[in-house]
Amino acid sequence: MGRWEPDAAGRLREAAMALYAEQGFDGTTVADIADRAGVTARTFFRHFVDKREVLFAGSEELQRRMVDALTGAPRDAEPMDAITIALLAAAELFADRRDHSRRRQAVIAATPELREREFIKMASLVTAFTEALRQRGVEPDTASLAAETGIAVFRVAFERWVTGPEDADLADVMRGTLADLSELTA
Amino acid sequence: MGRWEPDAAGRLREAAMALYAEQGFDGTTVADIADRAGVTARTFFRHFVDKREVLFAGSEELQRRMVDALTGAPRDAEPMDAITIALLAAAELFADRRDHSRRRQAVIAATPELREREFIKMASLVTAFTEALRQRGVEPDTASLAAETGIAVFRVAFERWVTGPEDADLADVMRGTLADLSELTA
DNA sequence: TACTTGATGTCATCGAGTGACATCGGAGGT
DNA sequence: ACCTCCGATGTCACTCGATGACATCAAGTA
Repeated sequence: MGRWEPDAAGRLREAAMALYAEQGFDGTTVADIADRAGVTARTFFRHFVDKREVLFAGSEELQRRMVDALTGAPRDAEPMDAITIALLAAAELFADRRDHSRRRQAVIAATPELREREFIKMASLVTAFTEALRQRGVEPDTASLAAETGIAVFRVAFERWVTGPEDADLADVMRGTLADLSELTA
Repeated sequence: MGRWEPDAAGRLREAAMALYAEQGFDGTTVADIADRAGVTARTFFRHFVDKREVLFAGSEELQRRMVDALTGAPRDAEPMDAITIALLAAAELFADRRDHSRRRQAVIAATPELREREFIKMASLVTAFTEALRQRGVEPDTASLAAETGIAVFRVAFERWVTGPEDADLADVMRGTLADLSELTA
């Protein structure tokens, strides 16, 4: 056993999530979070670059999986088909975490600063998608448009999922949203 | 003539834009901006809620015009047609400011914090579009998807315009991007 | 034992952002 | 012409987010 309790980052994440939900983001200081996690504020900033990032720890993982799925799609798949595969890969990651996702979304939705951070994560996904599509040989302009559109679908589907019926399957919602899109733009 | 030079907000906007371009966003303090504008830092925060907002002064105007255009679209226009009208209204606003738009975009693109702020402005547009579409009688789910897609097109088109040939017409680029979208999702 | 490593604590400091109060020129009323 | 109120700004003090420099100490290793 080390000199301190293990998994300080995990404790900080939980403390932050709880406090943001209880007192709001603005009403919570980094010192509050650190106290609850049993460390100092300085340690908080060694684990997370800022007060927002503590809620977005899993985002690299999500991006990596989606991009891998996109890259691994059949060579002859059309852009939007490859995007679909990536969206379904994301659905797997969230499938058994609907409750946690809901609570997290509630906190984020309530705080403009956190929404900003979420948007930039989405933008990072767009960039990664664009790049992956170009690697597949998709024309640059088409790639960025497909990427942007794909993330729009992701956002809408996710929103539908967390606000919809409890037993809904995220993958189904993704497919349904994609179908709505082609109808809309027909 | 008043006790102070008039249009402090305007001077602050210009000073901020110039300094962010010269020294970067992080390398510029609010005190720097205020000094150049001939006021105190406290005054900066009376005009802008934070250090980022100074670059987004015109965004309410943009949103108002686009929503008005969307609301004013013919009653029988399909959702994406109404969206198109709104995008063309935005194009008018930027038509003669391509150079300024380019410089501003360059600064924003170089700074994650500013990109975050830009994204939330776009999100605000999505919300406003969604609401306006629902007012037109569009089904809620369709409305949010159309809004999200419309803003995606706006973003892509704007990007194409500022990076493309100097004499390109933003309205044409918007139409072209929309055409690309329907082809993509066909 | 002695040395190294890594995670944390401590201390000092800068900059963003805010509340409270002071200042003073100008507009409008008398 | 005088007075009063108002609004934009200045001044001061303070909290909090964020970072650099240095100290500490348990555990692993030679």
